[in-house]
Amino acid sequence: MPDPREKGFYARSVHEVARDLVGCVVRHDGAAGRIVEVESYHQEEPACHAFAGLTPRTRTLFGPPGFAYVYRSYGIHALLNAVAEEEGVGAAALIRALEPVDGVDAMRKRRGIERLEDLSNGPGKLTQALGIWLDLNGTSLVGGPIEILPRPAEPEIVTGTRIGITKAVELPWRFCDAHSACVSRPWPPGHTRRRSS
DNA sequence: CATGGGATTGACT
DNA sequence: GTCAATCCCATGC
Repeated sequence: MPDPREKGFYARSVHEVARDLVGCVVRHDGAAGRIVEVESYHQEEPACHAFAGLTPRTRTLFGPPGFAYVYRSYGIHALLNAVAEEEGVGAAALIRALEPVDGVDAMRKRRGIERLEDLSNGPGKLTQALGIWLDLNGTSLVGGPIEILPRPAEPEIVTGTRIGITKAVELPWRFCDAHSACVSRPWPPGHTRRRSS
């Protein structure tokens, strides 16, 4: 599998990128987590911000692959995406959940809660836990402040439909670790918390 | 220039 | 299960 520390990893179909990100590790500002949930978005379908075309908001999305697209959601949260596909195509993988692996104390402090499973089991939660804010929009994921590292182990992946959206709800572009307790609800078909790796 | 909505979360019934 | 918080920006007049 391609290495997420190299630009070529992101210069592929956004769906392959999203699937391959599951199991990789995201590190920023003294904390790190294993990715257990990712969704892919592409300019050809209306749930993607890039569907509206090139605007100030979507500038990063249409830029070169391997950069962070961070945007404000519901006026409150910052959501982290990895821009994919060639420059000029608006596509990104939304990182939706992490399993904490390092810097748990820093994550607890930034989140203001204790339970391990609640530190980063959602797209707005993980950016808060890692200290990722809107100022990191447009920064590189290869040699930049946000690091994405290869999978420590091969995950078992289940696929489902994307959640929290109202358009193109039928597309099966949600990729989850089949057994992680940190996947956000509702869980996709085939997910079980019996095992947690 | 005014308006409305959202790739969410946490608190509450 | 319901609902408000909160703000950038896309859209329409």
